[in-house]
This record gives sequence, structure tokens and C-alpha cells, in this order.
Amino acid sequence: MAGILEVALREFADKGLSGARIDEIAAATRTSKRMIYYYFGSKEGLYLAVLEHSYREMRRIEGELMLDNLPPEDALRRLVEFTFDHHVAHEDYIRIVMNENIERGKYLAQSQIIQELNVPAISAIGRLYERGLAAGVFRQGLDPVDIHASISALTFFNVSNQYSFGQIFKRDLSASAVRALRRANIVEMVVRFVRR
Amino acid sequence: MAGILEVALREFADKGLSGARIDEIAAATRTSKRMIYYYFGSKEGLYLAVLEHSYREMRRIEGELMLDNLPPEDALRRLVEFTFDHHVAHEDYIRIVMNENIERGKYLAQSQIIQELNVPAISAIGRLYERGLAAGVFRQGLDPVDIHASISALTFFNVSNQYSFGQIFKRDLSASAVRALRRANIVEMVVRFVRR
DNA sequence: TTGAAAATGAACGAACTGGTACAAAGACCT
DNA sequence: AGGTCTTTGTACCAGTTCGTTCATTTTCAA
Repeated sequence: MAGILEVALREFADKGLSGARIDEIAAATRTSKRMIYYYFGSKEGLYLAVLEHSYREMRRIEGELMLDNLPPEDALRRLVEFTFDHHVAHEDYIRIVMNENIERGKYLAQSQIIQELNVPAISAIGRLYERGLAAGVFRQGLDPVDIHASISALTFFNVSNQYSFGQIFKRDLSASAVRALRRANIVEMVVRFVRR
Repeated sequence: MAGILEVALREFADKGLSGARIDEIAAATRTSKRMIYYYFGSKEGLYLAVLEHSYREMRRIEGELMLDNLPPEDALRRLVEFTFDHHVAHEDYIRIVMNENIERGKYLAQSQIIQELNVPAISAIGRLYERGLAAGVFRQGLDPVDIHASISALTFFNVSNQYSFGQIFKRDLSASAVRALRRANIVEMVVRFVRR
């Protein structure tokens, strides 16, 4: 049954909710279509389960990051780098979130589980920001959620829009040299925004 | 026939390529499904036409921005604000691009027309950046395409991920106060990145 | 006027797709 | 052993959806 979720994640991430095919998922699993309906009830039920699983996994990994014994600016750099690498490494998650936004958050709204999940990144930013203020290295009046929005935007887009961007600017965003440069610039951008 | 394109844009932006229904588009047009196939050949043909039309329109509007007689930093601010407002006002375009990235740029790759379109934003950034360097207000070694990537990422995400972000952080990104703050912060972020 | 090419309407079909009916086999408790 | 609940396999169905067939009308140049 865990196998079904993995296969379904790949299929939904690959083709989106409406593009995904239950028969395809069933064929790629060791079990049958009958089982998918037995466990998840419907295509939408399966999609929701995949969405919840993805979010929970993402939050779990976020929570593992230890920043509290690093100087504030180093901690921020580390957080951005980590988020960047993490998004690059989990394209399936990015694509599920993209799809969910195509659906205008319809399934996210249905999921109590996801709504109740706390976001470790926000408290991490909150703590390191306070430390940075106390040390006099960060400027005042910034909002952790807003900082998080900027970090997410820059790192998410780097993966989500890699195909259109690559196509238009003839630049392969998955090439390691290009990626390293982009990563350094994103880190620099966030740090400069927060610094006094 | 221009009417078909507009209706199709709405439908594809709303539901994505696989979620869109030719019959729905036909029903919303003054003409018939027969006509869609007569003009565009297939669902994919129509989608490609919509994609090309969207990109061309986007580039045309970009080109109208006049920045050359503003001081460099003001010009940059203006460009970011313009891009932000523009993305907010054209959610359909954002959604078509999202969808095209779900498709991994498959149709973009097929379109010679889009590939040959030049991107006015890049040359605009190039010019204002050179002026900023000459005036000594911008730092050296930056790449216009990279600056554009950051501006796009921040402003695109603000629209594309508004539903998931809003859902998770209980924040309505379309509320005007929230939006104004976000806009100001994005401008500040880009300016601080470029400034000496 | 005429004739060819462009544009249009209505109905239909074949393939696909989410979901189910029916039956049977395991698992587990007493 | 008997009975009940969970799990599973096969075949099938009804609705949908892209695309087409066939016939007709309109346009427009010569």
C-alpha cells in the first residue's frame, strides 16, 4: 500500500491530476486497480493521500535542519542553501504543489492534516532573525513569513519553471555550473535583504 | 477565430492541457467544434496557438515599458513594480506557463515562433544595469538574465503559488494590503541585490 | 455566371477511463 | 470447525471525449 503512494506520486507529479491515469498507476504497482479503490475510494482520494504524504514528508525533512548554534547570517545562508538543494532534489514535490495551485488549492483546503502541520522553516527563520537583531547584524521590521516567501519563491521557481526558462534563454538550469551560480546569487539576495 | 483563442486561453489556463475540454471551448464560442478542428487541427494545435499568442502578447507589453530616461535605480524599481503588477493582472498567462512546465516545455520546444521572440525585459535590464555601473551605484559582475530570473521568480511565485501559500499561512495574497507589502519587499530585495 | 476553394452544421463513432459487480480467498477469533 | 471480517482478482459497464464523416452553404475571383 505504501508502494501505491509512491507510484501514484510519480504519476500525479508527472501528468497532473487530470492527466494521471488510474490504470497506469495500477499497472506499475504490484497490486491491482481494485486495491486502489479499496484503499483510497477514488482518484481524488488517492490524490489527496499523495498530497498529504508529500507535505508531511517535506515538513519532516525541514525540521531536521539544525541552525541554532550557527551565527545568524551563517544560519540564514545555510537555510537558503538547504532549501535550494532540497527543492532541486524533490522535483516530484514541486510538481505536486504546482498542480495543486492549478487546482486553486481545492484539495489542500480539504485536508485537515496538512492545515494542522506546522512549518518548521518559519520558526527557524523567526529564531535566527531574532538572534540577528540582537547581534545588530539584521535590520528591524521584517516578517519571517515574508522572508520565507522570498526564499521559497526563488528556490521553487528555479525548479518549477526550469523548462520554460531554459527553453527561452537557452540555458540548462540543471547544468551544475549554472545551478551553482544561481544558488550563490539567491543566497546573496536573501542575505542582503535582511542585513542592516 | 480570435474569439476561439480567447475562450481556449481561459479554458486551458483554468484546467490545464489534459483537463481542458474541447467541447467546453466549443460551447463557449459562437462557432462550433468543427471550426476548432478546421482551424487548429487538434487539441494540441489549439493549445500551441494559445501558448504562442500568450507569449507574444506578454512580450509586446513588456516592450512598451520606457525606462531609459529614469535614473538607474528608479528604472529598476519601476521594472520590478511593473512586472509584479503585470503578473498579478494576467493570471491566465501565469497558469499557461505553469501548465507548460508541467508538460516539461514540450510545446514550447515545438514553437519556432516563441523561440525567435526576443525578450525586451533582458535588454531593458542590460541597459539600466550598464547605466547603473557607469554611475557607480550598482556593483559589478552581475548577469542581466540572472537578475531577470530573480525578478521573475519573486513576482511569478506571488501569483502562481498564491493558493497553496495562502492555504498554509492563512494569508490571502490577493488582499490589497498584503499585496502592497509583498510588492514593496520584492522591489527592495532586487534593489539591494544590485546596489553596491 | 460559374466554378473552385473556404467555411460551417449535425450527427456519429471508436477509444479511453473512472468506477463497480460478483465472486472467492485469507486471516483471525472463539 | 465455523463464522465473520478483510483483502483480492476478473470482467465489465456507462459516461466521456477527441476527432471524423458527410453534406451543405458562403465567398470570391475570373
